[in-house]
Amino acid sequence: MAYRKTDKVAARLADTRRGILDAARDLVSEGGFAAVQMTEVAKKAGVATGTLYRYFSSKEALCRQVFREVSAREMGMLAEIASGEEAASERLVKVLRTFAGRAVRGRRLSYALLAEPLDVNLAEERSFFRRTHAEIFAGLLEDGIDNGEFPEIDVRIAAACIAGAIPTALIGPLAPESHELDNNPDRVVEEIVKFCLGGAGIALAAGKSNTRERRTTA
Amino acid sequence: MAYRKTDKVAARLADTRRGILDAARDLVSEGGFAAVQMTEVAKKAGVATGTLYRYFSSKEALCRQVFREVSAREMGMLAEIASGEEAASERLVKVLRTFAGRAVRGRRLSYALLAEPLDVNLAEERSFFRRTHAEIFAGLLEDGIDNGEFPEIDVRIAAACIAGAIPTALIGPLAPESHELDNNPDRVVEEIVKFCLGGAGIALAAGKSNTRERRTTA
DNA sequence: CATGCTGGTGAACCATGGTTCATTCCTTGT
DNA sequence: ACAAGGAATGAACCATGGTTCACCAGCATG
Repeated sequence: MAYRKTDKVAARLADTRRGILDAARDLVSEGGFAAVQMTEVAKKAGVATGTLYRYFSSKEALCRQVFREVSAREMGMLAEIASGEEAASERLVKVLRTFAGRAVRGRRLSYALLAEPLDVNLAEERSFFRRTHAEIFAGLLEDGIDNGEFPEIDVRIAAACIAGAIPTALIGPLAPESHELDNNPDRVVEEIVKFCLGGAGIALAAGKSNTRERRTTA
Repeated sequence: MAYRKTDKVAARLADTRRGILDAARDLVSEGGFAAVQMTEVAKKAGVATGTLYRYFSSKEALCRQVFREVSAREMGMLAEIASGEEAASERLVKVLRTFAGRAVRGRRLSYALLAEPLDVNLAEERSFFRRTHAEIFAGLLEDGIDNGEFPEIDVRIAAACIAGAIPTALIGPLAPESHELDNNPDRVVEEIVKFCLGGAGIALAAGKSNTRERRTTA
């Protein structure tokens, strides 16, 4: 025996892996998953194409991992807000604002996660992502219904509507011209939030600090 | 000169063209645009692959045409309702119901039109389709606002929300289990319509007869 | 029916882009 | 230093599927 993986090597391997994932993620946020080509990833990561296959069994596996990492961050953020202690309406508004606000600010990446045409393997991953979103919305709605803040509605359907309305209005083909989004993203976000609340039967409830462009951190 | 197209030939050509389009449309409604392969289209239409190129300059051109024909029918239907004489709220409800109802019944085809991952060329076509939808919604909302039926809102954003909410709730990855859609599509449609109206700030106007709802847990 | 065309054919062609693998480069333990 | 691996390489390979093109078939004219 003349070789055993040492810590230093393990670290280097981990670095390379990270580098590959980062390169792929960068490509996604520049040009969507369509721009992820193995040769490009390799070039960007500074390795040979063959090397990619020492770390990921296929392009699909690599893309899945990228999708997961990126979407996990988004979902974690929303889940945290949703699990807070405030009133359901308060949390709901915050979640909607955060979701919409982040989407409008990181449009390219959000587009990739939410709307970009991609093939079935990745669509699966997206499906999970969206479902989780919807579950967060549904949970909040249910909370609000349980304690009488909201009227009774079918939370699953309402949640699906919300999960569809936001991306479409913000980053889909129907999104307002981008210059408007750039000039006054907060107004657009508020308008969308209002729509979603109204749809859920919440009459601009808890009209808290809804006054002026209050921005949720991006 | 020894040849000029005669009527009989012209008719045959038109038939072949139709046959090709029909074959392609059938493939779409079976397996989406992803299932449209030139060899398959040719087989189904009973012609050789080369023949396809005598009628359409490329696969893209063929798919565009199919997309247009199918979507034109849908849009025409909605546009007709929207241009009626009734109150705006009445027309809006009808349009929403028609849109949602048709989508839930012809789910495969609607999915292809509204949500299937497809490449950029066709996405353009879809973009037009969706935009037209949104314009119909926006027009109705505006009508209602102008004559005081509805509150003042940003009709463009609301329209985009509607256009996103319906497909997502019905046929996207967030759609309720299909058995529920199959069992009680009307209930689901009504729930979605309710959401959209609420989002637009319309308090269940012109409510047809939809008193009993039940909350289903996620 | 001969001629001149157009319509039709489908196997070959080609572009794209993911994947492989023989080879080379490094790292480790003796 | 050197042998014995593992790690990295990247050009070749291959699969997919759209497109072409040399050739054949059939219809319209004189």
